[in-house]
Amino acid sequence: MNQLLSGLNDEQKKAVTISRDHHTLVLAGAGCGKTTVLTRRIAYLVGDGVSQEKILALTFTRKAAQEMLLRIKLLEQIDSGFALPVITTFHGFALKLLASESGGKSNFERIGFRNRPRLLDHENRLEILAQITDKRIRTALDVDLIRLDGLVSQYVVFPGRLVSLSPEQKMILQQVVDKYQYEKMKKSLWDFSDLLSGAVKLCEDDPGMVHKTAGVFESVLVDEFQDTNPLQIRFLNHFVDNNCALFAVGDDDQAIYGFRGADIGPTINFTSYFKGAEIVKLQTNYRSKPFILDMANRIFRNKSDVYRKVLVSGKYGKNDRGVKPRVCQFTDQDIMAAWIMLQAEKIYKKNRINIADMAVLFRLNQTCDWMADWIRKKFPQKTCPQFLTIHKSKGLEYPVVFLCDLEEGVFPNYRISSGRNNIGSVWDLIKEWYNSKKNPIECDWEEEKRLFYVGVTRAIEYLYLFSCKNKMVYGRRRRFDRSRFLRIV
DNA sequence: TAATATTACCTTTTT
DNA sequence: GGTAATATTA
Repeated sequence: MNQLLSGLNDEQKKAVTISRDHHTLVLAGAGCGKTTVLTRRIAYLVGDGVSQEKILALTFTRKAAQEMLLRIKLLEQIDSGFALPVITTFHGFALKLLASESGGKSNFERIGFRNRPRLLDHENRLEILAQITDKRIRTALDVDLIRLDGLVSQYVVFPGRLVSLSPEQKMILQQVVDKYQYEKMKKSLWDFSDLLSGAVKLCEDDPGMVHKTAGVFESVLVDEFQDTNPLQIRFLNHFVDNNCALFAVGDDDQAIYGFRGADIGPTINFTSYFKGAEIVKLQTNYRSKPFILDMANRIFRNKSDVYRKVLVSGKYGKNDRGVKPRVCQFTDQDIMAAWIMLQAEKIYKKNRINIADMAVLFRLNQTCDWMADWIRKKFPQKTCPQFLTIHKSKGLEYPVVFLCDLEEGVFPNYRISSGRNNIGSVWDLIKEWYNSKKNPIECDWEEEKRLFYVGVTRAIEYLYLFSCKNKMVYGRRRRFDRSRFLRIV
């Protein structure tokens, strides 16, 4: 037991050893060691007498599942030749359930397929959607093919989210979805959310059979709980009950996947979704220098106490607060790119931090690609930093972070509801808004703020916050104001 | 029907 | 600015 808790701080110990008589939500701030808590919790459960095959741990990505499995195996008391806990992705677990058989009948037959379906990729989905819809339908829904795909996925996973659609549009979408489902069934195809909805259907139709096939669990652990969609919550509810406590780890401040159907509702209202639950916060950060944490803390300073986390460094003391985040505005992206290169070299010379370990983060793929191209052209033989979107950077950390795209309209990202993305300076936008009341600014302010938080908390030592007065977005050169997020600095 | 001109788009991503 | 869907022409 001592070994199991060694190196953990008090809040981590509390989380790892919390009673399994009730559900638990661990609200883990960025860089506070949530994977450690998850893996030690599994080890703790085993030590507490729960047999390993009665433990189910679910993640979103295969990478996360593999990482957890690896770390579990490293904990000696677990690697004893017995069955390992079930550690897999939500989709992987659902697929396992659908692919297995019981009573001489395979489970995919139970939900209406004759042969085991083939899994559709993104392109296949678009092909089917192109076949079953025409221009008229897409115009009525105010989308192109790619956005229709997004709409259909959201509808399947979280119909309640689509509040911006009119009743007529919802009817049209329902018809499209019906056709789409029919088409897949006919050709024996399924897509990723069919794995989830199929598994949920099995659970609802024949819970007894499901538990015989998948097993009865005594503990279910979920990683990145804030990213779950309502379908996944429904699925979970078939395994979690009075005899099986849920141990969820997540961070409501890092919920950035609303656009693909994730719902922070169950995280924010955890105790009403899971009765009798207890909430534990992890606020000791082992990643960033205090000056960076100060900034991260300012982003959510107005949240109510219950959910507000104040990150405190568990690694650096008062005399090692690091370098204050630096804000710069450039005339354009060329100058910014050149400046980044110079600054990266300066830091390398001073601190021996490899340039290849530094990151340049963007809100948009476009601007990220633009920057990567600039390097390819101007610095073909030099080492260069990594370029990625903030979404892709989640969960990662870098000694040096250059956070770009901080212009109002780009980040926070605006959409004009006429469908035309007409971002520009705030002044231009407001003028346009007054000229045609039909075009209000559409922006998920809270999600953009969380995305900003994710960007800031990637940095270990150096953080730069960049905006440009002019830049090319959507093929046009536009004038931009500084992002409102820079006022938080 | 196939080649060619024109128009209408354009956030983030994993399984 | 680049691309993909749609409209037009031979």
